Amino acid sequence: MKCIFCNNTETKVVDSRESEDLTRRRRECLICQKRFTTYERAEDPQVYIIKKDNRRELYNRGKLKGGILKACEKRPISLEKIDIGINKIESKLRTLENNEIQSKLLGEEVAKMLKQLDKVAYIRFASVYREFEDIGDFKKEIQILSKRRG
Amino acid sequence: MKCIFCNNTETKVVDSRESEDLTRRRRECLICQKRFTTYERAEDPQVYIIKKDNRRELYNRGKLKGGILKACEKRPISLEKIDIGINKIESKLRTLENNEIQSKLLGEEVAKMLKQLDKVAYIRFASVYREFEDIGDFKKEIQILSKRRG
DNA sequence: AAATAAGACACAATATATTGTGTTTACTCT
DNA sequence: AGAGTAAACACAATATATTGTGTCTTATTT
Repeated sequence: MKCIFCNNTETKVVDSRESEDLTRRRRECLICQKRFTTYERAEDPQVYIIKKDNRRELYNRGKLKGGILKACEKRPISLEKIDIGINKIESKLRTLENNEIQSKLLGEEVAKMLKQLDKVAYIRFASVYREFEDIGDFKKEIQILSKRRG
Repeated sequence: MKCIFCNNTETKVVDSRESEDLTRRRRECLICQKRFTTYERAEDPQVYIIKKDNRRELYNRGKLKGGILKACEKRPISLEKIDIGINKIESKLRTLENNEIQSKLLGEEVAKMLKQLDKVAYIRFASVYREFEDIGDFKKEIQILSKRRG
């Protein structure tokens, strides 16, 4: 693993910790001795996302996570819970027979997941991917949520 | 590392290959015996990208790479070259003093990098991030390129 | 300001990954 | 169709990573 500071190719592991779905390693360059962090994780599901305009784009965890994090900004949701949620979604993606999914359907999956975690994040996310047309849509959605759990 | 198929937590490495900036491992689940691939790579530079509307968003390699790959579609550019290019950009990002950069500047860096790799990809990329206003902009850019190298 | 959570660091005992070599398969560009 | 590239698979000899335990620091949230 190349050192991110001096580009030397030899580094050693000084610590490694494994969690649910990833392994974090702390590495040290054998030359400059600076340290940096690496992550090992399963490769993304090889699935095409079919956009509204029918363009196909490879699924990208980072991109999906970015959108989710935006919806979760300042909300009391741990990164771990979000990662576990994304893992569940990816499990579903891996079972798709034709290796493709409409972005709308993927959005619904994310929304479903967020609904379990945090209502505010859910609403924020839904407002973007469903393209709520006006504030009325928010109100409707909020009412639905309010009825269900106080 | 959790098995992506059966969720079992014990897996073993059956092969591992290291290249420039990442390590690919082939793992096998100790329970279901299915195999899957993992990648280890350095963590993304912790840098905020400042968008046109002044919103800040954490840098995300996957997202950046997605845009670059789109510009490189069907062009004779190896994934390796692209990764090396992104690595160079990330090196610069890691040296930023305030840990933030205007998305426009990041775009310029990418454009500069693509220009070295492939003129067509360069033009495609530039046309998106610079928001070329009409076909005239393309022509201008193409002329600049033509003069330089036949 | 206090509490909590996450990451960084150290160390020691043990288990597991790495790497060369070579073959096969799948895919993409010409 | 052919060339070229990347990934998957196997095996054997060797080197390196893992994991518990505990401490310290930094950032975040109330």
